[in-house]
Amino acid sequence: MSQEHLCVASVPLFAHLDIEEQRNINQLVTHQVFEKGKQIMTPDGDPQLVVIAHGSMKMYQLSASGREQLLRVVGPGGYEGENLLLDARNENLFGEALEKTEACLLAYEDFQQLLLTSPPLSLKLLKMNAGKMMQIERQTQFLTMEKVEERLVTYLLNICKATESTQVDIPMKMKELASFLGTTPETLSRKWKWLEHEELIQRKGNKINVLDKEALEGYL
DNA sequence: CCATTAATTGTCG
DNA sequence: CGACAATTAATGG
Repeated sequence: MSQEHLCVASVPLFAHLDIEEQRNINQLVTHQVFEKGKQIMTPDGDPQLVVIAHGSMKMYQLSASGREQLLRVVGPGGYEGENLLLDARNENLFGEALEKTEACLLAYEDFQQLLLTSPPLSLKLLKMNAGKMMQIERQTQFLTMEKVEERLVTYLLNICKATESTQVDIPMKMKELASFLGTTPETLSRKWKWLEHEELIQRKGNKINVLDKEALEGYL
């Protein structure tokens, strides 16, 4: 009983539905715990909707050279795989647990059936996907930039804008940020040093203090 | 403590 | 800039 973590009720995607529907969905859903580092989604796995209940999952692609490109991190309440369910398979997309993570899995057929029988759910999915789309567009803007420092500066300024502060706390390991920005930890480390040397920022571990936002914008 | 992983630094192509 | 190696720092048992 206490084991009923009911991700269905706690997840935005399903939260607004009435009890009847939630119970229905909950019956179709499978709960599974993934240890840190375990693959949650692979290109050749069964198509399914993955909803994160606890923990987090990183989504990434592998480049031709085998380097991984971090796309995003899905936290509690987030979901992934809806495009697989809509027949858009990505042959190079992986999801991996960043920590011990509990997920709720919904099979392809079941989810499709749900969409057919529940217009509210379909609508909610569309709305939430619109939000996801914006993040993806933001990620795309990185990929179109040639220089690493442009991507890094864009990343920094985005967070500044979002938090309305010049104090930026990098929410991931440098290794992962490097992957997110499409570069290597070595290059990233050198870019930090350069920005610091130019006295545009100040850094202590994952804490960045933006000293000259205007000058940074000059690099875009 | 030791072992493992992350971050940094140097050098080269 | 990325790849690789070597070194140092940080983390976790």
